[in-house]
Amino acid sequence: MIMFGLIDCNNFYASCERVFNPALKKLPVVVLSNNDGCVIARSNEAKQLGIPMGAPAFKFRHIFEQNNIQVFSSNYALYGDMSNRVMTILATFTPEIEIYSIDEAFLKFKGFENNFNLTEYGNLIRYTVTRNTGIPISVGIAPTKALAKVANKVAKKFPDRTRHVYIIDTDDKRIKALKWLKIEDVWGIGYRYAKRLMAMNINNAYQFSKLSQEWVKKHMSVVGLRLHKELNGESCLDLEDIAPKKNIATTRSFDVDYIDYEKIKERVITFAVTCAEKLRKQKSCCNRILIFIHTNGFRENEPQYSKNIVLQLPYATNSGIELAKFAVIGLEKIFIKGFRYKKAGVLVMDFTPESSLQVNLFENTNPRHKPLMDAVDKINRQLGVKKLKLASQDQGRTWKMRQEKLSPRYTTNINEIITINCDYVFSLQTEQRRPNTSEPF
DNA sequence: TCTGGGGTCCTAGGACCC
DNA sequence: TCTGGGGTCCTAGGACCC
Repeated sequence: MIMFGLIDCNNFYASCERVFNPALKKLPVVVLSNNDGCVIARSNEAKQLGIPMGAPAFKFRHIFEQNNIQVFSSNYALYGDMSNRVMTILATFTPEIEIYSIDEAFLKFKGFENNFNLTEYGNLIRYTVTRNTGIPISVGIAPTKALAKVANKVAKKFPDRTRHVYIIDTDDKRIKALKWLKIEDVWGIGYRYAKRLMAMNINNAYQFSKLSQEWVKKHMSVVGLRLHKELNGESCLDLEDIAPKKNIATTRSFDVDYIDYEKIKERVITFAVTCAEKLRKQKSCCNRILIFIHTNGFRENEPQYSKNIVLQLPYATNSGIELAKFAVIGLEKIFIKGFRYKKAGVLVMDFTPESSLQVNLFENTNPRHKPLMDAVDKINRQLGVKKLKLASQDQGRTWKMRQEKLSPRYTTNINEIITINCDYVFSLQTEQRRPNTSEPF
């Protein structure tokens, strides 16, 4: 039988911070979003202290201090590099792998059943990744992707019994796991569906799996139906190829409110230029661009304004100069003076491959932009930072992202590489194990 | 004072075409 | 006075993921 594995890095961003700073090992750690806005990753210790996902940092500041919680700004240079290392190792365990997110991958085990004990294999995967990267992972293995997700939850929740590796390979184990899994924790059941299902007294994954296919199809579309079948052991979801993106977005909240049109214009131009870079990276051109701006929705007493506009471009392009021009045209149409703007963004959509650009007799992208953009990319790549900008972009970088607690880019910048203090002794990172009284596994 | 930033897919309904 | 049937494309909105 074909089996799927789901490998998930435990508390990934928090674990990355610990790898190069072992002093953090037993301490609660949280990582904040861009602008140091809210909590997006927590170590187990921080979870136990009751720090919820998405907690606004400013509201929890005193709790951080009281409990000696170690707080970090997002360090995507570090997390991206650590992710690559983990994925590279995982790819040595099977020819078929799908990188599902920065900290998760599905592995497909086809033809393994006669040659491998998959539980032992899972243990080997976990051991190897942790030894070679310092990142602890959990491994779930099952006959479908959705069940592999379930198995992974079990592995993560019951480390004492599972040693972070769990396999669902019998119907008994499947049913037991589904009965244990709360409906809101099922992959594909979000907040809204969970609420509706609980109103019908469907409280766990097993009860959901017993609903009729007709009901599920009618109320949750074919997506819900696929999930339903997968939980019942029928594999509907195969590994997916890394497809080129269909949309690319660059959006940011500002550190303070912006009132001035010129300032917002500069940000929007920069977002458009960044989108153009991302487009060139995947060798696409876009045919439409969306620009949005909005005020701070959390300030309920202040006047609110939120607007977006989609422009159909006269020709497909991935030139930063062109996209910046169109972005400004869009912004002019939606900007209203007098509001306090908190966020803006640029989305590019409707892609054409760079290689198959249609020749438009009258209107087309300036042919000189292509070599120009290539040169810009090359220089920026070589210098490692954005040295080349449009004149309309902020030269002095007067704007800034709040990043007060940024750790070094240990693995991607030679100037920030770790220096070893002999007082530290590196050892394999193991998660704190705690007794659990109510565990069924 | 301070509340992230990306993505995907599906469906319904309207415009428009023959 | 009668007023089809089928198709495509587009958009908005709703759901979800990490």
